This record gives sequence, C-alpha cells and structure tokens, in this order.
Amino acid sequence: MENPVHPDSIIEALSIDCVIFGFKDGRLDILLVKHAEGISAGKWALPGGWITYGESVDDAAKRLLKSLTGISDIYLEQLKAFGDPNRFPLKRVVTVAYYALVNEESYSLIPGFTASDAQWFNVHEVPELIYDHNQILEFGYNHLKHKVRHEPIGFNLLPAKFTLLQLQELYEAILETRLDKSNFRRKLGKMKLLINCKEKQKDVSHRAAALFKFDKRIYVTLRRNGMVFEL
Amino acid sequence: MENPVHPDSIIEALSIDCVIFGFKDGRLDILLVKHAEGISAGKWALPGGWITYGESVDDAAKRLLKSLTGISDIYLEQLKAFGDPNRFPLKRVVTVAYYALVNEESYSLIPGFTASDAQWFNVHEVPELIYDHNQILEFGYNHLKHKVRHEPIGFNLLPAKFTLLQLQELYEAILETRLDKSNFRRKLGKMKLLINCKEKQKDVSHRAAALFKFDKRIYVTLRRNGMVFEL
DNA sequence: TAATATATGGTCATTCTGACTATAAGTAAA
DNA sequence: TTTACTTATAGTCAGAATGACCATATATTA
Repeated sequence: MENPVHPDSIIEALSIDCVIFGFKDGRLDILLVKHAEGISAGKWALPGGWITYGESVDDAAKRLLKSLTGISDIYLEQLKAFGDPNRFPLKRVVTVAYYALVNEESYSLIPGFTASDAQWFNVHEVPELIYDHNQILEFGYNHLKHKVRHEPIGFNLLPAKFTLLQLQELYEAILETRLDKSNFRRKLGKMKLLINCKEKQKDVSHRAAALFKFDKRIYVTLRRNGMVFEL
Repeated sequence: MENPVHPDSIIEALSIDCVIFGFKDGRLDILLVKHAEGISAGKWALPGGWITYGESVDDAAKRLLKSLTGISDIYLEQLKAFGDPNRFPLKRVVTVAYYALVNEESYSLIPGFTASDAQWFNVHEVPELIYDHNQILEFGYNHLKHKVRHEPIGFNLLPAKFTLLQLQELYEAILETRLDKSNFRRKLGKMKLLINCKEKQKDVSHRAAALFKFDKRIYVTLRRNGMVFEL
C-alpha cells in the first residue's frame, strides 16, 4: 500500500506555473523568468516547475515560487489546471496554474538556479512566452479583474501603509478604467475596511495624504460574505 | 519528440471528479455513483475516473460524466485541482474537480459500466464518500454559492421554461435564505435577462404563473461584465 | 506671491433597496 | 355557489446608495 516511488522524484505528468502580479507607480506588472536550461533556454516564461511525490500541489507552488524568485509568504491561490494534450512538447504534461499578488517594492528578485533572469513586465507589454503561458497569463488577468470586484484582495499588491490615491490607482490599473476620486473614497469609507494610521505621506511635493492600512478582521468577513466593488 | 505512450492509456497520476448539482421541487441535489468494482466497491463517490493521454482534461470530464451517468451537453466547468499527497490510497493521484449544473428532470440516470448505481442526494444529506470527496463537494457547494451571485448560471438548473417562483426557490435553495417575492421580481425585471414566453403554467391548483425563458444574448453580456445578484 | 498639484469634504438629483400592502385569478372545500 | 386557500402580480414609500459635480485646504516650486 506504499507509494512505490521516492518522495523527491517528480510526477512526470504534472507541473506548476505561477501568474504573479505586482504593482508599482500605477502600473500592473507580471513576473517572468528566463529559462537557463532545458529545451526552452533563453525564453521568457511564467515561473514554474515540477511537483514531487512528497508534497502537496499547494506546497509545490510555494516552493517553486521561492526557489525561482526568492519570494515567499504571499497571497498565492490556485487558478486552474491547463490540460490540453498538446500544450507541452516532448510529453503529456498538465500544469496547475497559481496566481499571486505581491507588493513589488517589498521583494528583490533573486533568480533561482534554473532561471537566468527574473523580471517584472507591464501586464500589457508581455513578450511571447513558451508553450501556452500567454494563454495562462490571459486567463489569470481576467480572473483577477473579476475577483477584485468581489473580494478585497487588491490590498495584497500594496505596501502595508498606503494612501487612498494609491489604492484608487491600483483599481484603475486592474480594471482599466478611471474612477471618481470622491466617490471612491466615500465607498471605501462605508466599507470600514481601512484604518487610518494617523500618519502622513513623506517626501512628496504637494499636500501629504493620510496613510491607511487595512483591517484584517473586516477583510475576513468580506471574503466570506462577498462584497460588491462596483466603482 | 513523440509521446511515448499510447493515447488510450491513462495518466497514472491524474484523475477527474465531478460535482454535479441538480434541482427539483425546491431542493438542491448532488449526483453520486456507487462504485461497482475496485478498492472502493459498494461505496458512494463523486462520478469520476481517469484521464487518458489522448484527450484534454476538459474532454475527459465530459467523457467520464457521460459514461458514468448518461448525462451530456451540460454546463460543466473546472473547479479546482486537489493535490494533497495522501488524498488517495495506493498511489499519488491529483484529481481535477469539475462542477456541473443540470436540470434534473431532463435526464434519466444510466449508471455506467464501473458504477452499479447513480442517484441524486439532497445536498444536505450526503453520505460519507470515498477519499476526500466530501471535501471536494463542500468546496464545490461554496463555489456555487459565490458564483451564483455574480453570474447568471443558476438557469442551467432549471427547465427551459420556468416560472418566477421556481427561479426564486432555486436561489433560496442555493443561498440558504428566504427572499422577498416582490423585490426579487423587480430585480430580475431590471436585468432584462428574462423573456416572457407568453405561456402559462399548466396543471396547478391555483392561479397559473407566466412562463419565462432566459435571453442567451444578455446572459453572455452579464457573464462577461459581471453582475450583482444581491437579493 | 502666484501657480500647481494633490487632499479632503460636500451637494444634489436620480436610482436602488428592503419592508410592506393590495388586488387578481385560479382551485378546492363547504 | 359561496368561501377558503393558494399563488400571481402590481404598487407604495422611506431610507440608502450612486454618479456627476463643486469647493476648499494644504503642501511644494517657480
């Protein structure tokens, strides 16, 4: 009744790929790695790799993300399994895609041993990627657009303390639309999701804005019960 | 560069399981099959099986659902991959769960060759299932609850022509809540999703209600742009 | 001191919501 | 044939939310 294979050996038919979103200066970015070895060496791809027999699929996603980019302890959630029979050359591989939200400033990218480079790309200026990775990215972006309107997950893309304008620009970047500043604030206020840090922005050449953090308790409630972020 | 295995042989590490919801007489049901052979013979389970090298994961889900229950051409969408290393005995198997919405009356269940029985169970009276199938079911039910509030997918559970009360009872069953009849109608009316068939209900012992069908064009728009079904 | 950039708060007509009420149109029981 | 019962369908109304604005405050830089 025991697993006949070593827990460290990989499951040949299964891989992981991560769609990692970052946010900086009002732009929504996506993290890509350049393959250092294998059949797609030199090409850009979503960070990913193989699952072993000893770990859960979720754990594999965490491990791979960390080993390829140095990023850990972030919002990481399963997106979808991609299982077209011809999506991968050489053999049949189904990949389980994950998506993650990162505050870009908090992490310095450290390309791992199978990646020669790791870099942020504007989500609208992505190069051609290997296999079906462009499709996976597209799917992930659409998923994010939908999800951000019903759950307060966008905060994972911001630093711990942020201004209301930063938050608004984040939503504008994701949803590709312009929002009314005053109405946006009113809506956020009623949600009770934000806590005023009683601090001011620094080093800006205009009136400094108040800094906010978000209330994790309310966050849990809103995630459970859903919310409506029609802006 | 060719796949070294026969397209009909199965991918050992991957399976499919389907969470199939049905609706009848105001009750939300779930379809289960009783295994006829193998290590879990005699036990209830979600309908599922193995993926072959020659088919996509989506196609495998369709094939398995049809061969186990006789049901085809329905709303079937991927739910999530479940990948705990110990979820399946004997060997390491990751399963890709799908969920489907069916109008119960439109199909007669035909247990397939590896299932000795196929039967609808009230979603709140489900027996103990094999492996992690109770967890998968739970996940699927929560997913449905969320999704039904942002996309007009509930209609897949109803017959082609239905009354407004039937639609309301469907939402009440899924969301486990009571809704105000008058407000429900007003909201549906504004959505422009329903088309009056200009027909009346028959064989009821009270005033007959108008029958409606739903507008597939509006449906596509609402799925794309999202909607809010706060009732 | 003026120009300008952003912050922050407020107005107001319109629409939406939730809780109710009222009437209509059928069947079934008295 | 009248009455009871069931569901259908329409309407009311106060309060909340929305979208498009406007006004003022506070900071830096020319």
